[in-house]
Amino acid sequence: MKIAKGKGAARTEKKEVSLPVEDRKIGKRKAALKATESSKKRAAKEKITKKDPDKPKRPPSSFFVFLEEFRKIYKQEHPNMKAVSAVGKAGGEKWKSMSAAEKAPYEAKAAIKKSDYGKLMTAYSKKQETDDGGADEEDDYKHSHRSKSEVDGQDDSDESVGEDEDDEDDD
DNA sequence: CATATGATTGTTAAA
DNA sequence: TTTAACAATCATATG
Repeated sequence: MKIAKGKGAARTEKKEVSLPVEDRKIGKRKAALKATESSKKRAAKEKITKKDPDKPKRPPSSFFVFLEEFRKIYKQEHPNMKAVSAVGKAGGEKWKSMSAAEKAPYEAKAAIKKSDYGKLMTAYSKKQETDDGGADEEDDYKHSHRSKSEVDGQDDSDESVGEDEDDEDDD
């Protein structure tokens, strides 16, 4: 019986007066974003880490999870497609075309990711709490971009000692 | 050479 | 409650 919810709802229940989000094209999806902010963030973060060494990134939403797979498929059908926006658009369209049941598996995965995120967040928070002084590393590789193959020669100097594979299974 | 951009939707944190 | 911004991708484009 929840009849009188009373004050709880009753605000947006009738008119969707406020619905400024995604006006129509969302322009850029944000009102006025500095543009570079988003991309820069990621790249900058890599080095800005100073403050947040292991800041857990937001877990991919069901849509992204689906997109990950979609992208792979899309590329197979469109190996020549080079625009990322193309996949995004196609994926978005398809995503909306999918039924909740199909999104279920993706949502499930997203749920797990979120779970992990919560965990990471806790750990991350803890780190912040324990203010470990002195952790100032000077990595001034501002322009020293480590491309994928930064490992040049590394002939065989037996340095690899051993890898321990810890299989942790925690339910 | 390094960084920005584009396009999608969902989720999350803050006001 | 509602707003605002970010999450991945990757070839292209610009400084």
